[in-house]
Amino acid sequence: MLTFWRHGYETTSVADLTAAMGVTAPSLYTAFGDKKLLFLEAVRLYAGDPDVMARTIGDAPSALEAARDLMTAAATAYTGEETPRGCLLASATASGSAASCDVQQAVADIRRGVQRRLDERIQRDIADGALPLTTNPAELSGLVMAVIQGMSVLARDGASRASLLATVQAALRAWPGMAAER
Amino acid sequence: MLTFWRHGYETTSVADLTAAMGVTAPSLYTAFGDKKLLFLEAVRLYAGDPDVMARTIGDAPSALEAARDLMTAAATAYTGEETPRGCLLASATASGSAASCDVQQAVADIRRGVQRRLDERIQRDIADGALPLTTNPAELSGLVMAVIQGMSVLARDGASRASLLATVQAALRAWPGMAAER
DNA sequence: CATATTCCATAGTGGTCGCTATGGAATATG
DNA sequence: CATATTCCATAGCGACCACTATGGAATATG
Repeated sequence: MLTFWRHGYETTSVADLTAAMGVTAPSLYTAFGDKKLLFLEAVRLYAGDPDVMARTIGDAPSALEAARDLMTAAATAYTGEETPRGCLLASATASGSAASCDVQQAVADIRRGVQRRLDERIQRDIADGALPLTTNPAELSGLVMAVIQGMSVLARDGASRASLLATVQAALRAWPGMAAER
Repeated sequence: MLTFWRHGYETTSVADLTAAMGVTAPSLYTAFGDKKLLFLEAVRLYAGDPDVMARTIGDAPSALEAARDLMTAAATAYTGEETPRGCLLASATASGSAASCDVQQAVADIRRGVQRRLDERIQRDIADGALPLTTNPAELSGLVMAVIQGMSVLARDGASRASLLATVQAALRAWPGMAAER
């Protein structure tokens, strides 16, 4: 997972993987099938259980809290000392040949799933009166997703954890009810 | 440029490039040196003259206008009918083996340059009194950069131009003086 | 203890990578 | 018209790609 995270899907060779895992190529293939299946396994390990993610968003006190948690967790994870910079999902399949478009789709599906959960959470807040009726859910969920994915690029470029957390705080000022002025 | 844009730097082969350009490999090598130099040339073509970019940001009526223009142009460019989705700079070197880290740095330098120009423009607005003294320039420029880079991922995932433009509008509500409520 | 079976590291498979040597056609020169 | 020079497409360079056939060691069985 760490090797794919650091170097991407197509740009990581099976030789890199066997070296990192300390196993031989035949062991890898009997255990995981092929490189694509191993990558998808690494993605599952990285993303965690989708139900847990859905529950985390659903159980947050408000959509605002959910968005804040998501972005803060991303900013922290992308600047960890023990892990590669940025987001495995954002960088590993950001580009690729036509041969890997199904892998790109699988990763995109995860992103779309997160956005959908967040979208639904925002709609619930609107229905509950916690957010104004004029709130545009897609607009807000899109902003949160863009900030999360964008921070991955900034983290790879060397941005500090503090600067990313500041970016999160700035993004939250776009939320309905958060004063833009100090 | 379009081929690198669509498939990334390391994940585009020289055979792909010669096919797209309609030339043979020896012609490509005598004209451009090697694959890396050809990519950097494509990046220059994509990014345009850095001075033009700097002047565009500097000459905008305000930092807000500059930020809005940057993000709107990105949202539009990332969803063009005639070009690949997303941003060449954001996706082509988002991941790569250790061998291409100098290319990744070159692309990161362009991003840092844009952010620095925007940062300086914000500082000028603060000095001119167009923005409150409490404004944090790095925070705002970081947000704009994150939204721009993030929209590239969303565009690749299939987001519409309208939804990206809505994201831009949402992001601008984080700007000092822009009311968060409708 | 002898035979059969499982297991896995070595050593390669054909194919593609980035890159280039070479020979024949086209042009310039005497 | 003969020779010299430029030019570029063909063909192929070693290295690496994802992936796998095979033989010897270790274990299980009679």
